Amino acid sequence: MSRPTISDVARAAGVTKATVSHAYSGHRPISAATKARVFAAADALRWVPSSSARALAARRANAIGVVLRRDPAILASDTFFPAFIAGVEQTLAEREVALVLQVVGSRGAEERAYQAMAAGRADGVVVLDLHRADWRVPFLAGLGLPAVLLGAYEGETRLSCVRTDDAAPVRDLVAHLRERGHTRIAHVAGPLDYVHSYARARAYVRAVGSRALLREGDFTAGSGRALTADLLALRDRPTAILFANDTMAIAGTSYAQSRGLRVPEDLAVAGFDDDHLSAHLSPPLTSVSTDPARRGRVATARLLADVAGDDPRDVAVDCTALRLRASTDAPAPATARRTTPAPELEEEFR
Amino acid sequence: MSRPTISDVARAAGVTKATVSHAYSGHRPISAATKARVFAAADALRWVPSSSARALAARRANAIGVVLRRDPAILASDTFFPAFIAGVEQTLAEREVALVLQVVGSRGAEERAYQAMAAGRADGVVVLDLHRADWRVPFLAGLGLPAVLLGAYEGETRLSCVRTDDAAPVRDLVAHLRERGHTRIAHVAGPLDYVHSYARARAYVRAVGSRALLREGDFTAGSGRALTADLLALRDRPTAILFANDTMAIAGTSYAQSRGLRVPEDLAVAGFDDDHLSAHLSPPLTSVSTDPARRGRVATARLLADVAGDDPRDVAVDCTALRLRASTDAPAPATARRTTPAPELEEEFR
DNA sequence: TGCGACCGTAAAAGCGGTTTGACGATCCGG
DNA sequence: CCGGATCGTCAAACCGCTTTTACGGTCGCA
Repeated sequence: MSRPTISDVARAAGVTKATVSHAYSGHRPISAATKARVFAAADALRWVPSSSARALAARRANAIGVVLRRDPAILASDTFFPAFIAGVEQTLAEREVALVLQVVGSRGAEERAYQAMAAGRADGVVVLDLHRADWRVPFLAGLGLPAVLLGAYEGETRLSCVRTDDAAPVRDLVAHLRERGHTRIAHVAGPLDYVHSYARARAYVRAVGSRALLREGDFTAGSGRALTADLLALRDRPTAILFANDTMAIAGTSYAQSRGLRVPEDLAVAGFDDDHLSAHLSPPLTSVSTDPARRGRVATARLLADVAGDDPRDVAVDCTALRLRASTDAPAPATARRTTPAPELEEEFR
Repeated sequence: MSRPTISDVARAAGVTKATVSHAYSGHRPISAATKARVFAAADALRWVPSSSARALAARRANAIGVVLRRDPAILASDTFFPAFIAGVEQTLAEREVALVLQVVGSRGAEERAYQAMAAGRADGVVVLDLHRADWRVPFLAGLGLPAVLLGAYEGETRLSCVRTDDAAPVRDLVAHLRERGHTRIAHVAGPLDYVHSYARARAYVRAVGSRALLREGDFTAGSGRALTADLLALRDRPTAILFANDTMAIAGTSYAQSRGLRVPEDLAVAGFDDDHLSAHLSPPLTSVSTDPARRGRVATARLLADVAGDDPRDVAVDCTALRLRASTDAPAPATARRTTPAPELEEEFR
């Protein structure tokens, strides 16, 4: 009743295990007649090679890994992750390679997870949520585990890296707002130790120069709301806010509206990442689509090349596109009336 | 330079491999002194047991699988999936079990994926997107692979099943609308061969009886828009529409608004699944949260029990909650003016 | 003091594949 | 017609861990 093994197939075909193996792998020539017998036997027995045995013998798991250190709640509301995974799976599906996913809560668990990957769970990993000076870069190099970094890592590394130009869309967005007469343009960034948050924030600062009005959020709706309240309470409040993701932008919009500001007439708002619902909001939200699926595909292809023995390499993928929508489509207001934050938010900022 | 093995550890500790193994597994008592030496040696060598070797010898992968047959594009915009995975990982994180994910495009690939899971990639699987009379149920049973079904499967099965009451929230929603005076309540369902779509649709039909106005969509924005157009063009058009997910509801709302209807004054709209943005739309969308993360946790716990040798069992999880918001919060309109569909949609329905 | 029970470790046999070295058979050219 | 190259298969050695069997040493108890 238990699964047939390669030996059963070999016996049924009247050959040895080695012949069966070679018939499938092609590592040695096998005569057509023998091959046919082997395949027929395998078919009859419904033999499926054990992937654990194969992984052990061939020293390759036929799987790639992703380990994520995140609060599951954040994962659940993240628009990037599922799209990225979809892309990964797209290029994986063609090969017969699986994706091993591990979500962990602590640094220790993360190290163990990567070690487990290196110890046979996966042939390589793709590294997300890259930090500037990320400890995982030397760590993975030390493990000797092929890895591709997603994001513009700036330090020394012998790992592949899939880079995206986060700066260009930010510059374009600023230009777009300037054309409409905005001069007080604020930016609510993501955590600045993430390379992509940092890149966006830096591009913003360079674009607006001395007029920079920067706040560091954490990508959650709560921080979007709180920082918007903060900005709108300034004496010389911004007339436009660039948020580092759509979640914060939406929360910010809804706060502004609740305080009586019209978007975009009194306040222009733009997000980042182009959540699939953003086009359906009122007003539709200007955003930047970043094609996570495409990056998933590219990163995976690169990783598979690394695993196959290719030398690590940087690849740039040009995947950002401005989605200009109504939330930024109005001339800048002539005078910007200041807004006092809702009482409960005051406290939040003590 | 290559990874140390259990033999290296054994040699360093002056014992045999078996002792090292037992020291960790506890399958045999090992004296404290020996254990200490073993652990010290392992530590010094930075030994991490090979998971492929372990999987082969112990006939257990320490991983569970999910195989999904979906268009990656759908995956990317699905709100259920990431939240569910987050839940799965939550209960997995406590053990050192990994999740193996495989997204496939065809029935054949799906069978191969499940076979690979059974052949050592995973110790069990959780089955999503359950159909009525799903071929995977007998197939998995035949494979002898522990599995838990997510959804109210009605056929014969020796597999565990995590059930949710989809009917109650639909009934409540209908009651809620009736209280506001609605008598023409339509339902845009998901594909009716999915058990959850079917359950929702059936609950709807039972609740409204002979006044049922049912359309079958496919969970995409496109179908939400098209079916809304269809319904609003009826002579006696509905004054309220229940959609089987938020994506369709949002697309439907935006269509209705574009045709000059106010939501909720002229048309009440409710969704399902409670996308994290739904509360931020204008108007905020009434929906039903279904706590996918919780179901992920429960399903995983159940699967791990099955894998450990427990008998398959059904578990009911009560995880739905009505989120009543503005999109349904108005009295039903006295007279419902009929809307003609936008021209391009006419064609779509030939 | 003697014997069985028990404890802790060693030794070895797998788990189900892959890979390599060896070898008989066939083929070829000189 | 013979020697070497090539082809196709076999046999056996792993891969790194788990698990079972065996066994010497202790201990408890009569």
